Parts: sequence; structure tokens; C-alpha cells
Amino acid sequence: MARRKSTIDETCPVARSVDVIGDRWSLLIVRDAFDGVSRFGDFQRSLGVARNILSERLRRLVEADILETRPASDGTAYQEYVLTAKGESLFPVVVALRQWGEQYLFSHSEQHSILMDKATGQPIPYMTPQSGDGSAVTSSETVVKKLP
Amino acid sequence: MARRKSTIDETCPVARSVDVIGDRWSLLIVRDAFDGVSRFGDFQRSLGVARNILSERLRRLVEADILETRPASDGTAYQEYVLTAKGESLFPVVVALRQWGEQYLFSHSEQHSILMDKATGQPIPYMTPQSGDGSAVTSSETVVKKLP
DNA sequence: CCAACCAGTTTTAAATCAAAACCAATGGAG
DNA sequence: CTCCATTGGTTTTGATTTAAAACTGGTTGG
Repeated sequence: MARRKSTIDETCPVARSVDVIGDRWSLLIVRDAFDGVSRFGDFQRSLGVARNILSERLRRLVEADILETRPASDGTAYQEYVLTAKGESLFPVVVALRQWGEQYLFSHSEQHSILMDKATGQPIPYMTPQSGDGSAVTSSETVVKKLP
Repeated sequence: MARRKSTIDETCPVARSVDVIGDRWSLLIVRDAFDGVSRFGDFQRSLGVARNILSERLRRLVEADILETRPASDGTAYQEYVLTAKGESLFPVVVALRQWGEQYLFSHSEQHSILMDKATGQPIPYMTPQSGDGSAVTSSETVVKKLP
């Protein structure tokens, strides 16, 4: 590509988020991390991503404080990658993408995975933005305000 | 790049979603569309994206049934791009990205925009996955189940 | 101690991207 | 009606990124 125009001066939160995790692999790495994957080789096998790309993405995610490294919990000398609090906060993003995909990207007959509540065994209902009183709001009922 | 490995056979909804909108521009185009932008030139000026890239992305989004074209509402012979129902359904994704960005990607003193409820003038509360009874659930309280 | 494994890094070729030039159709001024 | 600026792209051309595979060096198991 020509040099990527950095959106670092962007005042839109969506643009900044996309700048950090808006590529083909970062969100899938985060998804796997939510799923308990933590080792380099496990990410690599799970995603089928090239190792150099995985290496660079993991480094970026660690730099962005979304993942952190620590000594492997299984006693080996290797390290593992785990979500930070900032990374855990991406849960709604991953769930929103998952639910949208569930609704629109599978043919009716096609099987796909769904997100369940461990406690009740019921599917997690579709997430939606809500007003202060808990009622759902649509995009046309909201407006983006620039703070002064 | 070497040829992109298509994730079309992927059974994970997150992977399919990322395959459709997981690039630097598509989600920003959708965000602008939520904001009322509909004309080629307006997207181009708003995003600062190269025109050929914008053209290709708009075509992809139309093919994916996220946007659709129709005659411009202002009487000119040009066309405009508007969100379909499928595109409107990306609202939770955009809001989740926005809210994560608001929380983590701005220094405390830095100004940024926030999403408000038009009716009440109050900020939209942070979205979170909920259990069937409306209580928030964390990632560790959920599990991904593959349907048979 | 040796072989297999893990976690990367380097190398190389292909694909994509960004910028700018180019082009056709539209619309507005006079 | 004519000229010219605007709109909405497409084409061309390098720069950059990506993917795949080969390579490296420490680790672990036998």
C-alpha cells in the first residue's frame, strides 16, 4: 500500500477503534483469547494465519494493551498471551459481530455456533443500544455530539 | 499480499463478519451512512479515502447487501448509497466500537464525540451482553456452542 | 545427548493499496 | 445553446503489506 494515513488525530472513537483492531486478524485473535487460547502455536493453528503476521499482530495487541504476556501457567518456559482489562472490554464488540453474523451471514439450513449463557444454557439475546431507562434505541433515535 | 485466504467456509460468525466488514474503511463508511452521508463525494471528503478504494468498497458493500443505491433524493441524476435493513443491523457493532474507543483510546483531557439519545439528551449507556433476564454477563459466564 | 517441538524471524513473491491522472456524464451560468 | 466546473467514477503506477515457506535458536522429552 501507499503509506497508511494514520487516523491517530481522528476525534471519532469509531475511527480510532478501527485503527487499532480493524484488520483481518486482530479481532479473531481476540475472539480466540476469549475462548481461552493463549499460546502462539494455538493461535496459529486455530486461525491458519502466517506466523510472521501472527507475530506482528500479537506484538501490536500487546503494545495496545489489549493482550499481555506472562509466563505460561503450565510450567513450561514459554509465555502466554492473555487479555487485559482493556482487551476484556472488547467483549461487546466481539458479541455484536457474532450476533450480526449469526443473523445475516448464514443460510437458513447452515449450521453455525451460537453464544450461550453458561448458567442457564439459554442463548444470549441480541445486544442493542438502550436508552437510560433500558428501552432499545435505533440509530435514528440517536445523535453523535461533539464535546467542547 | 499473497492471495487472501477466504474464510467463507468458516463456521464462526465472528470470522464471517470480519471477512465482510473487517477492513480499514468499510465500517467507517457504514458509520458515515448512519450519520446521514449518502453521496460518493461526501464519503470521499469525510473519510479522505482514495477514490478507487472508496469505489471498490461501496461496490462490495452493495454486493453484500449492506448498502443499496437509489436515485438521489435531491432531484439530481446522481445516485445515493443508503443502508439496507442488513446494514442498519450493524448499529450495535458500530456502537460497541464507539463505546470501546470512548473508554480506552482517548486521554483524559482529550475531547471526543459521544452518542446521545435524541429524546432525552442523555448519553447512551455502555452496551453489554445480557442474560435472558436482562442482567449483564461477562465473557467467562458464556460459552460458544456449536449447533449440530 | 539427540530428535522433535515451540516461538518466532527472514526472505521472497504476489496482492492490495494510495495517489494522481484520466475520462464521461451532468448541471449551472450566461 | 455553449462552455466549464462538478460529480462519480476508472486506469495507471509505484509503494507497502501480506502470505508462504525456509530458516533459526532455545526447550523439552526420551
